[in-house]
Parts: sequence; structure tokens; C-alpha cells
Amino acid sequence: MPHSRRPSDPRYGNRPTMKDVAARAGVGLKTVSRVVNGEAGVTPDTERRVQEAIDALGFRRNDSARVLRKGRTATVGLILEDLADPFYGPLNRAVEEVARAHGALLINGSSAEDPDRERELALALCARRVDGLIVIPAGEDHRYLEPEIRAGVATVFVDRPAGRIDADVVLSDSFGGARHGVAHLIAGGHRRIGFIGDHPRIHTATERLRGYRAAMADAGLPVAGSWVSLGSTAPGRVAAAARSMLAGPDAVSAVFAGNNRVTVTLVRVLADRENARGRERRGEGEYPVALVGFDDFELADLLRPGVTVVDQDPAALGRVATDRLFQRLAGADLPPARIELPTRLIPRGSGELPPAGG
Amino acid sequence: MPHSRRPSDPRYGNRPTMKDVAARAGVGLKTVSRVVNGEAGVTPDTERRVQEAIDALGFRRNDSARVLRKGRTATVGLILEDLADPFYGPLNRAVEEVARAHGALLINGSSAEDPDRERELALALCARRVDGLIVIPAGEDHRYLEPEIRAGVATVFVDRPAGRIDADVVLSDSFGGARHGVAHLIAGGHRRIGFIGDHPRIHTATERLRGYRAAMADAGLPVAGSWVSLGSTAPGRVAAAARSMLAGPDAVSAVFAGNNRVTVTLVRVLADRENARGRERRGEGEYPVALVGFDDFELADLLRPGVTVVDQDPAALGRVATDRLFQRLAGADLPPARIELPTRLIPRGSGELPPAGG
DNA sequence: CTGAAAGCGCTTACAG
DNA sequence: CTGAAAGCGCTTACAG
Repeated sequence: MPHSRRPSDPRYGNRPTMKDVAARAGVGLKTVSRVVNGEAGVTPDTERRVQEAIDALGFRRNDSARVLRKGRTATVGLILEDLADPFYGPLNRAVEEVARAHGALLINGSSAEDPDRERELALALCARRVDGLIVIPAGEDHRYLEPEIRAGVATVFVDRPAGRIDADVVLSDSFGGARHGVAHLIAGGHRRIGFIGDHPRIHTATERLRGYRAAMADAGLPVAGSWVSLGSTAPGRVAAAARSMLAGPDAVSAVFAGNNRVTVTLVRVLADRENARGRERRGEGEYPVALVGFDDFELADLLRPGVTVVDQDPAALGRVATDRLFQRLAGADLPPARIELPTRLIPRGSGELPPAGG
Repeated sequence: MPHSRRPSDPRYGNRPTMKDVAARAGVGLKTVSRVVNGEAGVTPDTERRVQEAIDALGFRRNDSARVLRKGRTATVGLILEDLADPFYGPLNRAVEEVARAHGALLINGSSAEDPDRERELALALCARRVDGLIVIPAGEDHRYLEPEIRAGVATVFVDRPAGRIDADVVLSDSFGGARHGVAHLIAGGHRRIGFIGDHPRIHTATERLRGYRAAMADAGLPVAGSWVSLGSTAPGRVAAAARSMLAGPDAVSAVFAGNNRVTVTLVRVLADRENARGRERRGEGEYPVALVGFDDFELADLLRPGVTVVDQDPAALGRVATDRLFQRLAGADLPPARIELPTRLIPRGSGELPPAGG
């Protein structure tokens, strides 16, 4: 009985195969394949017999086997920093939607900002033969992906460029956005402005710092060393950096936050500071500190004051990157490109607070 | 030349296979397999020759083929409502971490709260032969999954129970949490309390409503028909429901929000109301409305007043569910269970506002 | 319209 | 220590 299932085999829990269907329907394997895939050239009667066998056995095609023969897995891999980070939610969903429109599923994982974990995950996805890979880079050296890309894995980087290889990248205009945000503070009368950003090995952090410096230089304003702080976005470090640049004779009257996590921590620090002021003596010497942050976040408009931000469009980043990826999969012979999406300043109050004495 | 690659074949971009490695190293296929998988019983010299061939060709094992033979894909599928919803971020990440600890990858997708899309996605994942499936149900009838579960797909539902089948489910204590939250408002002196929740076909919505009714009944308080509103969480509907229960002689002095999206909309509505009051004449007749919401959310503590919530632990939901799934995959013969996780009331101010005249 | 054979790239079971 | 054969469940290329 070549078609009998071994009841002891735990694999797939004894699922019926096309062979089983063929035996039961009394037809050849290829005929079953035709019916399952809706191909033409099967008489209605044969089709009915096959369909009955399919229903009776509860057959469901094993796409895992199909994929091996077809050569394409209809799967896209997405590596981001942290699946739990709300910033990446809309990006994740946008990638899913584009993939879905192309009939592909999405495998995703977090690098946890660890270059080794990123590499491990990316290569595991390549071993599964994903058709394409979308990577928000944690590492600075992506040469490990070169053989994979050459072997045909369509690869697009998002949010930050790839390190040491030439590949597609879709990102927001960090430089221009930060420059605009800082210029907005300067236009409001601020002359002493701090910058708190992410770790300097992260491309967006240095780009935004560059934008800050450009805006200050445009206005002919000096930048004191103590006004700039790059590093971990852990609340403790950010709060310490903020407190230090808000104290002393060189104290800043405004701060530009390099990303959403920094902004949220700064909102807390500034709120605590206001509360402390209230408990002591209101209005003596200290004025509320102005704040503009890179990245929008939910409820930014409901805080008092509302938080002025430089907004980027994470969903658009995901959409554009995945479109590019499927263009490559469709055979388009494109040179690696750098696609930059614009940002948008949203004034809500915190960025419009006047400087002390202004 | 049986081992030559056809240069015209676009599949996998001409990746070398074990056969190619074997030919180049002058050994058998099985020996390559041993080296690739780190199995014992290969002389150091042979191993070196094979390794050189692997490096020279840039060979990477095709796990997609491996999986077909092994019977397990080391893949878990996760179906949630919306990858972009921040509520599911920590759950998503928790599932990933547990899967990763077991060497499995995560395929995930959004049902978009559409039962047909949920079904389509779940069956596509089964066709890919995921080892297990974690589902946040959108539909009310999951009998379509019965054959798959019988065929060996370990399946755990999260956040809401499965419809019409007996299966594992991990959820938060919606009834108890809502009852506690409403009792908190009653203890603060409120007697007219409204409830705004999600669509009644969603299990958590009706459970939380049940908790609200229980708390009111416990206190011997009547519930006017106009105080309860279930339906879409679209901001427009929620705002309209809120405005209607805040007007007229039966106006409520407090509202319980059935989930995070409702809460956020209510915060906006109540803030607008306060602003309007400020513009007219402050302190005349209307008092701030008390609010307790189900689900915590970022920045709830920074709003003025801070938003009192009944907190659940989405990461724990994901962790417990995935642990259960891998217990099943390890062969544990467990009856379907309902695992309920506790909630926690976090007072922050909005739930401690006194009632009018109180 | 239909189907037997070969093959996708691995692993398994077995023999030397 | 090593490898040829068979097989995982499909699709492809071909012949009838």
C-alpha cells in the first residue's frame, strides 16, 4: 500500500498528500496538481472526483514543498530594531500590505540593535530563501550580505543606509528635518539651543546633529560643547544630559530631541522641572524650556504644551522600500539608489515657547 | 557535467548546492551534509576539504529544502489585528523572543479585524506548514482550523477565545479588571457612570461591559440605557457617544473606557470640553468628568490629569501563549485550557476626580 | 484530456 | 569514516 500513511510518523501529523488524493480519486498525480492549481484541461467529471477526494481526505497543499520546486518562496523578511517599538508599527504594517498585494508573506524579527543578532537573523532568513529582505540596519558593516544579494536576494535598507556595501536605501531627510526644526527655534528667538540624540554610530543621529549644526551656523550662532549630547536613549542618560545643559551660566533655553524616545524622556524631565518650580516660587528666573523633537508620537497634541515635532512618515518608508524590492523581484535592472523622503514640521506649542527674557 | 548550474535559470540566482560542494571537494553528498550540520565522524582532513569548497562556492544550506525532509519548519505564525497598533507591539516581541529561544522564526500578519482575512491568512500559514499558530481572533467561528489542529498545528488563541472550537486561550481578566475599575469610580463617590466599549462581537468588549454592570449592581446603582455604548472604536462614533452621555438630566459624572483607543478618544473629547468651558465661564455647573480606561498607554502619566487605567500585560499574554504552544510541540498532551492573567489598577488622577457637587 | 518520470535540495536509513 | 539510494511533497517537461 504505497499510499498509506504511517500512523507512527509524527511529521505533519499524518497529512494527506497529492499522492493520497490521486490514489483515492483513481487518477494520476499530475491531474491532482491541475485541479489543486486550477489549471485548465481537466474534464468536469475528473475534476469532481478529485475534488471529492480532496474534501474527504482534508487535503491542503504543502506550499513548503511547492516552494522548493518553484524556486521562489513568496516570502519577504523584515529586520527591524524592536517589534515592540511603536515607531516601527506603521512601517511593519506597510511592508505587510505591499507584500500581501504581491501574494507574499512576511517573516520579521528584531535585531535588538545588536549587529550580531541582525547578521544572524538576516542569514537565517536567507537560508530560508526569502525572496527579499528589508533591513533597518543595526550594524555598520553589511558586507556579509553581498553574496546573498549577488545570489538574488532583493535587499532594501530602510531608515539608515547599509554599511560598506552599495545597496538600495529609503530614508527620511534627517539632515533637512533637523535643520528646519532648529531654524524654527532660532526664528522664535532662541540663541542657546541644545541637541540630545541617539548613539553616534547610528546614521540618523549624526545626520540630525549635522542638521542642528547647519541651522546654528546659518544663523551665525556658536555651539558650546556642553550643548550637544549623543549616546544611549536610555531615560537615565538622556535625563542627565538634559539636566546638565539646563544648568549653569551657559544654560540652553531650548532643546532639540534627536528622536521619539529622547523627546518623551525630555517631556518628563521638563514636566518634573515645572512641577518643582511650582512648589518653590513660580516665575523666578527660570522659564519653560522650548522643545522640538524628531518623530511624531501619539498624544503629542494632548500634552500641555503640545509637543512641536519634525514628523517623518514611517508607513511611507515601508511602502516605498517594499515597492522597490518587488520592482527588483520583477526583474527591473536598477542601480542601487538612495531615496530620501521629506519631513514636515508640526508646531504645537512646545517649540513656540519664547526664550527667557525674550 | 551533472553539477554545473544552468546560467539561464533564475531560481535562487544560481546558488551552489550540496551537490556542487561535494563535487568540488571530491566527496559524497552525505559527507557534505555531515560537515554542514556539524555531525561527528568526519576526519579533520575531509572536513577541511569540504569547508574549503563551501567557502569557495559561497554555499549556504537551503533550509527550505531541509524543512521539507525534516517535517518541521521551525516557524510560528502570529495573526493579530493590526501590526501598526502599539498595543500589540510588546505581545509581538514577546512571541518573537520565545520562538527565538526555541530556534523558530516568526511569520506574522494583520487580520485587519476581518474574519475572512484572518481565515485566509491562517490557512496560508498552515499551507506553509508553520509548526504553530498564535491567533488573536477577529472572527467568531474557528471551525475552519479544526482539521489543521488535528493535523498537528499547535494553536493558541490570545486576547479573545476561539469561536465554536475548543482550544487553548490566554487572556486578561477583562471582567474582573473592568469591575475593579468601575468600583474604584464608585468608591470615589460617582453614581452615574457611563461605559463606552468596542463592538459587541468582540469578546473583551462584552466581558468588560459585564464587569461594569457587576460593579454597578454590587453597589446597588441603576444603569440608564443611555449610559452604555458599544460599537466601532472610530473616533467619530466614540466622541458622539461620549457627548450624548455627558448631556441632559441623566448626564454621567464619570466614564469607563473599554480599551486604549476609546480612552485616547475620550481624553481628546474631555480636553476639548475643558477648553470650551474655559472660553465660556469657568466653574459654572460643569465639573471635569472622571475617566478610567482599560489598557495602559504611553504618556498616560504625563497628561493632565494623569489617566487612571486598568493595566493588562500584553507581553505576558504573548509569552504565556507561546510557552504553551511550544509545550504542545514538545509533545505534551494537554487538554485545551483557558489561562487568565490578572489586571492591575493604576490611579493617576483622572479616575480620582470627584463627582459634581461631591 | 491525462499521467509517468525526473527533479527541486536536502535528510534518513542503511550498507560498506 | 564514508557514500549511494530512497524519499520529503510538490512541479516541470514531456509523451501519449
